[in-house]
Amino acid sequence: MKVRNNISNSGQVQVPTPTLRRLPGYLSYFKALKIGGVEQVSSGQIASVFKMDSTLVTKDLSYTGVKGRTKVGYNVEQLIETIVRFLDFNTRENAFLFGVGNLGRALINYQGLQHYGLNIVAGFDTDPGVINTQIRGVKIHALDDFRDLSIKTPARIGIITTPDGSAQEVADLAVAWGIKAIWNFTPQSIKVPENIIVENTSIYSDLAVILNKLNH
Amino acid sequence: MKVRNNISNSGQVQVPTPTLRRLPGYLSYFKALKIGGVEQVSSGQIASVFKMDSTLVTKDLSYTGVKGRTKVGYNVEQLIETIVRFLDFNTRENAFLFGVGNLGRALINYQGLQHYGLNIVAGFDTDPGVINTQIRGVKIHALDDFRDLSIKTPARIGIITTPDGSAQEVADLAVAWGIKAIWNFTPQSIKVPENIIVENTSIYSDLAVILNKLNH
DNA sequence: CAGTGTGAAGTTGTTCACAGCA
DNA sequence: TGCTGTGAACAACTTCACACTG
Repeated sequence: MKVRNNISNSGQVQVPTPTLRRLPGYLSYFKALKIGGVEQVSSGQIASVFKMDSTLVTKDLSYTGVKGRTKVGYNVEQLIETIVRFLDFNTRENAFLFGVGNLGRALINYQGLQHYGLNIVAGFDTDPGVINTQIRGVKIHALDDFRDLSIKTPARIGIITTPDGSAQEVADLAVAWGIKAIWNFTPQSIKVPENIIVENTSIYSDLAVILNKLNH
Repeated sequence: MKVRNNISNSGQVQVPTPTLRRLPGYLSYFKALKIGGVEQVSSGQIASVFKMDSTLVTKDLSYTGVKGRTKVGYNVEQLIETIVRFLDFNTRENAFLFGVGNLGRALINYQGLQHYGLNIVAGFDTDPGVINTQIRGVKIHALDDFRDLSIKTPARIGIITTPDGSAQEVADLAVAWGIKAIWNFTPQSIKVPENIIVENTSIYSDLAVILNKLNH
């Protein structure tokens, strides 16, 4: 009999990606509850807000290790703390941003990311009109300065918001100087060594889903 | 015996969402190939670029109705045309944008969306400092003007990029004046009537996945 | 009972195996 | 032989059923 095995060598349960993607949404809801003075919440309530099965909610939450009390539900404060810790939203993680166009500028300005563990420490661009300017205290450097800066202020995450076909080039450079994870906002596919993490955020994927639902 | 049935009443094959989400990525790759003068491409090549199983590529492409030729592969030009048409990226779809903050401004500036079928025709905000300004020819209106504008220039899509807790309020208004689909960039969950489409784009979900992969 | 928590069943999506074709 | 295309096997994710708990 083949039994499904959720336990990796290290004894750490590996979390399904869909669960990981839902947790920030729960977190936002719990924070709103806290502001509203609500102290307890049940899986059924959560499920109805997100229009999903309540069992799935309990399964998702169980991965974080939070314990609910029967008849009472989960403690909101405890949920927030547990999920924040579980998602590493409490640790400061440095990031470099490559390509200070509209989207790049928006991400730097987006104070939200700082509250969720991500600290953009520098931007890079090739446009002389942008180099040496500051956005919210984040200095924009020439791409050539990347090597020196990556030694002085190391970062593990590289955010790529370059236009057109330069994503691969920038990714190669980023990897060469120590970036461990690439957050790719361009629609291009990026090739990286085995041990480097790539997460693609594609606005066009979301658009495709919307248009499909609207028209079919 | 229960047989799996992909065909809906209307005879239309319904496309799996994961397929829909992958197609824009392929499209971007095909466009790059075209620029490079490449005329044919095989599922194996595509699969290696995106690090996936080649069968999955052929399955994805088969949903669009494009036909490949054995030993030769698919015609790049034909792939582009077929996918663009399949995803409705060739039709102009009007959209209103609510909340002209950093992210909202970036989306309006993002010329990319226009090339993918989405036309932001107006922005709305409550900040007097922003109202009546223009961004790339897109006028920003007071939220109160929404009713009149939605009659003059109807739009089916509402993009919500408001800060904090106002997403639900804005969504209610949008639905009341004829919006059929809401593209929600806030982390909040939005309640809408049964027949309204909601697509949530959560940057924090992506961040959660990255941090998890980095740290575990 | 009204809730959590969990193993089993069901469903959806991906990979495998192989038929067909130029 | 190299590649498309597809039905069957497999794996991942979600829902169901129900035991348990205060």
